Amino acid sequence: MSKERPTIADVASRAGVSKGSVSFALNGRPGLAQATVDKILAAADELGWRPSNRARSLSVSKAFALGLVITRDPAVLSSDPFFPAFIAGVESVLASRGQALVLQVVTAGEDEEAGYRRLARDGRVDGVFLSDLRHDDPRIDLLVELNLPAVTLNRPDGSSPFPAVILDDRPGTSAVVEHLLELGHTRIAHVAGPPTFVHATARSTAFVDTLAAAGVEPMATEAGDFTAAGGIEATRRLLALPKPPTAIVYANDRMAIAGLGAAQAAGLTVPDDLSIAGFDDSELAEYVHPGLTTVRADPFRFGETAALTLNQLVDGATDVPDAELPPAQLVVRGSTASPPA
Amino acid sequence: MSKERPTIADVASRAGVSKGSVSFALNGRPGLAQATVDKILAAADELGWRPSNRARSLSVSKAFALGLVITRDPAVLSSDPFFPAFIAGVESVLASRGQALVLQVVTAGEDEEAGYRRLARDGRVDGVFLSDLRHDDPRIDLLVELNLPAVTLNRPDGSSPFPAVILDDRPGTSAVVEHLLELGHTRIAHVAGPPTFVHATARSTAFVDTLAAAGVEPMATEAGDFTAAGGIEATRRLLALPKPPTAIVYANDRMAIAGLGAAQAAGLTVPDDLSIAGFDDSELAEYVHPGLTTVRADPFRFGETAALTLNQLVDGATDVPDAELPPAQLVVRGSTASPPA
DNA sequence: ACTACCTTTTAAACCGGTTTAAATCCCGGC
DNA sequence: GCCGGGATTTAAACCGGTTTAAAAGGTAGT
Repeated sequence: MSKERPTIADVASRAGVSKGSVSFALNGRPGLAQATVDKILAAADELGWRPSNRARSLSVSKAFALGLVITRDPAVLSSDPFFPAFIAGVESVLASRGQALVLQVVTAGEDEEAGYRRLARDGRVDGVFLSDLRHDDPRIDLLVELNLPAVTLNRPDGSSPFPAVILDDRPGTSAVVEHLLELGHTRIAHVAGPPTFVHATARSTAFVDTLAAAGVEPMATEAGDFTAAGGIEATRRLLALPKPPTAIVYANDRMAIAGLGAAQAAGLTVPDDLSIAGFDDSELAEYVHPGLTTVRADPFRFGETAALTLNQLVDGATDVPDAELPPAQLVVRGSTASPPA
Repeated sequence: MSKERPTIADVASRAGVSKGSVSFALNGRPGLAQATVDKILAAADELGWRPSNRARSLSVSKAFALGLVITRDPAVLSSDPFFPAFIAGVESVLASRGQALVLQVVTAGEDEEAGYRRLARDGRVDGVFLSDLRHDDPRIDLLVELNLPAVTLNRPDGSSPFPAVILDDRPGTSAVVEHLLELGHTRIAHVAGPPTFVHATARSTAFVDTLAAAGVEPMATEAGDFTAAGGIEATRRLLALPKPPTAIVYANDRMAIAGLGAAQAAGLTVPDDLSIAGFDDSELAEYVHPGLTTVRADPFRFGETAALTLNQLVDGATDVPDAELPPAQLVVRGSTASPPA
């Protein structure tokens, strides 16, 4: 038995045909007699031949890979509960197609642009996922310039040549606010994510709109930054107000759990003195004390859908429609209750 | 201006030399007159030429990429605070070498082996990082069979043909235990990670050994599974003991934070009634209430070192030495204090 | 002036596929 | 018995680099 893996030429000679025929048979191209196709596939099978990715890459000018660039503040290279499940979802699609996922974790700033440029210049990927979409996201123009297909995770505000995969955060946020209103809260504050992010402002506006629709005076919205440290800061500022809120809605679980800590450190009891809600339903949300009321989406399916959508584009479709996922659901736990009398 | 990117032939004709010479110049091969090299490099520069990865891949049979397979229990696709920083560290090495990182997140079981096989069969990577090393890890034999270079993150117990990158968890764990002993604790319990993992048992044995060295009777070691849910369970069992511990050392922060919640849910005050310590210094550790005493390593540097080590192997070195990183450091916060009188 | 021997450069093969243009087969029709 | 034409099949070019073997150029020795 030879150690080298068989090439298309080996298959061809074993089947008694030319390289070209093997290629045709493999790719299901018409014009070959069925008998010949069978003979070739049998030979390929016996030899255990799989076409070389590298050779195919060169001749068809494709990478057979998709890319994901995750931008993180250098100070907090912490993990977002979203990504592992999202990536697993992406993977579930790529595996069956023989594609790979190329990942870059870059620090915010010029590294980010360099990351995309490198992916494009080196021909590493056939398309990329645009996560953590920002308002007037400069990456959209960048990718157009680089001629790199993409899908945006969320709907960009400007016009975009790329399909969007959308998971609307607003219904979930509204559900949280309505839940608090039903409990009797009227002094509800919000700790938002950085307003540069589309999903952060979506949550913020849903917060404000839902209160407005209920005719309740909106309280302070504090700018957070999705980090635990930012959550603490924002919470302290809110609790220091002359008339502090009786409930705080955070734009993600990290800030909410940190806020929970801050409230407890300030001597408050949650939920008796203060109700707290998050967003994401991260693993810890269920297990902190009290359990965190939050909103659960389905990042696995998000990844799956994003991969399917991006692949349509990569496969040459020109009019790929946006994909919309079912919105996130409210998960009620112990951190929310009626306001103090 | 042409839209197509220049090829080596364009550079060759512009410099008035053959393709071969351009290749030699690019790769700094001896045998070319210095003047010729300069001329070629100048021409390449003017054209903005970069050699095609795909063509190089095919002719030199290398992928110019490294792989990381992260295995996660399908139920908890949660994020480990270790990986983002680890990956960023890896990236810092790969970027300058023009390499890419191929990531797979697979669920535990047969998916895992399939993942490595696919990476190898498709020639996606030149080497892989073996993370979450297990005792008698079957992946070592698998990678030998696949003829895929690797580095193990941690020292395997059996003999391994691969270099190891080691960050000793024992000093950190010992430091935690000693810290608790100094505070006066004598009833110290441990919530371990799954004993299949090398780093989990390293922490467990360090726990037991340090207590033994101090002549203190070791208390129960509960088996956890590194998840928050497991942390809760183990904590409940410990607190239900006839003589419950006054301090619990957890093998990671996720379990510790969940344990903190369980203790508080049981009506205990941390640290007055119970001291709690974690391992990892994840982002939330500082911000839960009380702040979590834990152990901090440097995953960025871990990634960096692992990438450098793996690349030595990939570059053909045969006797790559193991690399040892400075051990993790104790970080004392509010969750530990003297035991109740 | 001729040979010997380096140094420098090049032509061509090669990596392993895909694709195009042309060759070959096979059959019915006249 | 020969021709036309669709169905199959193949040879060869191509993707863009690397590498090897041989050619070309230069210098020195005699």
